[in-house]
This record gives sequence, structure tokens and C-alpha cells, in this order.
Amino acid sequence: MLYRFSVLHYLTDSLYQRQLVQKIYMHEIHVRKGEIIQHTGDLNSKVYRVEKGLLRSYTIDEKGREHIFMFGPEGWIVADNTPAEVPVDLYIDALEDSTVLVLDKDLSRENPKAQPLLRRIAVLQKRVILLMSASALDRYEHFEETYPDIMQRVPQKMIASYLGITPEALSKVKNNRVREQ
Amino acid sequence: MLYRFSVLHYLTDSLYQRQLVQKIYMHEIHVRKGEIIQHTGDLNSKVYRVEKGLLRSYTIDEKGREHIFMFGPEGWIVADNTPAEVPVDLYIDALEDSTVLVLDKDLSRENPKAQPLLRRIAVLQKRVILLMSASALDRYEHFEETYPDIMQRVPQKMIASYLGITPEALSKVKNNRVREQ
DNA sequence: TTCATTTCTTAATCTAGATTAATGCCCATG
DNA sequence: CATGGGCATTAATCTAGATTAAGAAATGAA
Repeated sequence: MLYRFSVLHYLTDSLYQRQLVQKIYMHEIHVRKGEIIQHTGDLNSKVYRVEKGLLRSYTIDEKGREHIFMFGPEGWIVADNTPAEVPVDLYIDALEDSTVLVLDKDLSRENPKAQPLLRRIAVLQKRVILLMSASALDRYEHFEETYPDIMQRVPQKMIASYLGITPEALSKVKNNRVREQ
Repeated sequence: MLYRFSVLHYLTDSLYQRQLVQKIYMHEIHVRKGEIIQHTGDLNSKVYRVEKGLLRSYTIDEKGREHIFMFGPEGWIVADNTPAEVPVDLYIDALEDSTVLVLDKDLSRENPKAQPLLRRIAVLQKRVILLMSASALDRYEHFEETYPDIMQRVPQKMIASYLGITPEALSKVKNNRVREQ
């Protein structure tokens, strides 16, 4: 009963209607405090539903500093919100001995209507991580790569505002980059 | 045909299946560059799909500084990702003359399976805004209010890591608060 | 074309928070 | 019950980016 409830939570309408419930790969695991269940760079990552205990997802930046993306207490979903085929950005470990339901990430991707929402979550995850761990220049360069079209269409001070810095700081940072090349 | 396509994008399966398409409130508007179509504090906010042009959503903090939450070029959805009954945090205006499809926010809430995703997006929106505009102390106090349970269960250095500051900075900031009370 | 407004840049100064380092505390484990 | 490793705190110093203030360049409207 527990399993059925939890799985349904992730099912797409169409899957459910086709009665494919029983084919879904899913299992429960027990994780000891401190155990890492997902490493940065892992492929084929899963979605974790915390039944009991406390998980955390986090990145480690190039200077070795940890940045926690989220805490996952009972009832929460913890996952790296990036497409299933892409290596994950996040570590996931247990802050307390935990019981966790492991679900296939592709499952949550089956519903085409969920796609735009999942994409938006992925973008926001990246943005939070960059705001916590990257310098103004790093964030600027990430923006350049990700939204070249927007760069052409808005004044620089708005890019600065999006990046969370002042126009003056952006101007300075871009110039230093040029000089040091 | 355009309308039909766009609306379907937002429909839940059940609504679609019940052939309720025609009942949905939705219309297209033209927005001149600089026009504001949503103000902070508005209730009953809408979801905007950009057909042509460029929208932007942003906050203004208590010091009067603008912080852009997102740019919305053609094909993008722009909205304040908070529950429909709550006053919005974001202004939305046009950076270029634009054509925009206005949809009722409740529509995107009809599908119960989308709820956890929408909640997560709301949380991430708040976090991005706080990282861009609030001090370490503000972010700490917001965390205290929002996750009192987590506060009890993890060491302070992890709260610091979630807030994007060092444990030393958090310790200092908390002490200053106490002294100034 | 002209004038006004907005945007970008540079420079000087300031500050929130980072870094580094030392100290004491709290426990968990032997 | 001691002891050693994580944790919190304090303090001194450093720095990325904020603030303030001009100018210069670009844009736009009349």
C-alpha cells in the first residue's frame, strides 16, 4: 500500500491508464548517516523519496567548499534536477540514518506536460548553485553561453541585475577579463 | 489554431478529456515596451506566454534596487511562481513591444501531479531572489521561519552552507543581531 | 540636427562577508 | 573517564563587489 501510493505520485496519467504500474522499477533502501548515495558526475541518476530520516544534496566547488542545495526530511523528494542522460551536479548523502524510496528519474519525465516545469527547475537549480558558489565573472560567462540571444537584446545593466551584481561591478569584471587574456 | 495549441499546453489531461477546452479563460494582449503588466502585491495573478517580444520579471528591494528574476523571450512562460491566492513578489513588464497570451494561473494548478513541481519552483524562486537581494542575516531569519524543524536537526555550519555563507560569518551575524536587540 | 535621457565606464572609497588562525566545547568511542 | 575529532566562537586581516560620483558614449525623440 505504501509502495503503491508512492509510485502513483510519480506516474504520468498515460502510464497509469495503461496499467503499467507493475513494470516500474523501484525499491527501498536504508542509508546510514554519512553514506553518499549519489556522486557528482554519476549518470542514470535516481529520484529519492525520503520515508524516514534526512538527506541532503550539495555541490563541492573547485576550492573544495561545500554548498548545500537542499535538505530532504521525511516526505520530501531529493534529486538532481537535470535531464536523466546528463551527469549530475550534486552529491546526495544522509545526515541521519534514513529510509529512502529509489525511483527511476525517467519516470518523472514521461508526462510531456511536466517537461517545461522540470526544465525550469533545472535552470533554477543551476542558478542557485552559481549564486552560492561562483564569482561574478563566472556567472557572467555562464549567462553569455546560455543566453547569447538575450545578451544582444537588453542593456548590460539588466544582465548585471540578473546576475545579482551592480552595473559598475560588471563593467569592471569584464574589463579585467580582457586585460588578463 | 494558435489558441488551441497554446491552451492545450496548459491543460491537464482530465480537463482535456472532458472537452472543457472552450470554457477556459484566455486572451491575447499587446504590450508596449516599458508597460508593466503585473505589480508586486497583485492578487489573482496570471501566467504569461510570450508569443513575440521580450518580457521580464523582477523585484524591487527595500533599498529600491531592481533584481531581475527572469527574461522571457518568444516561447517562454513568465509568471510569479507562487500560489494563485497569494500576492505576487514580482513585477512583470515588457522590454520590447510584445504579444502575450494571458492564462489563468489556476489552470496550471489543476493537475495534482504538477503540484509538487510548482511548489518546488516557488521555493527556488524565493531562494534566488533572497540570494540576489538579501543580506546574510535576512536569509538566515527567513530560513529560521521556513524550516524550524531542520534548524534543530543539522549543525549550524550546514545552515551557513545552505545560505551561501561561511560558518564564521553566520556566527558573527547572529551575535550582532543579539547585541543590537 | 539638437537636446535630453539612458547607458557605460572609470576611479575613489567603503563594507559585508571571506580567510586564516587560535581557543574552548561538546560529545562519542576506546 | 580521558581523549580526539567535529563544532562554534572570536579576532585580525583581506578582498570582491557595493557605493558614490563624474564623465563619455550611445540612443532616442522632437
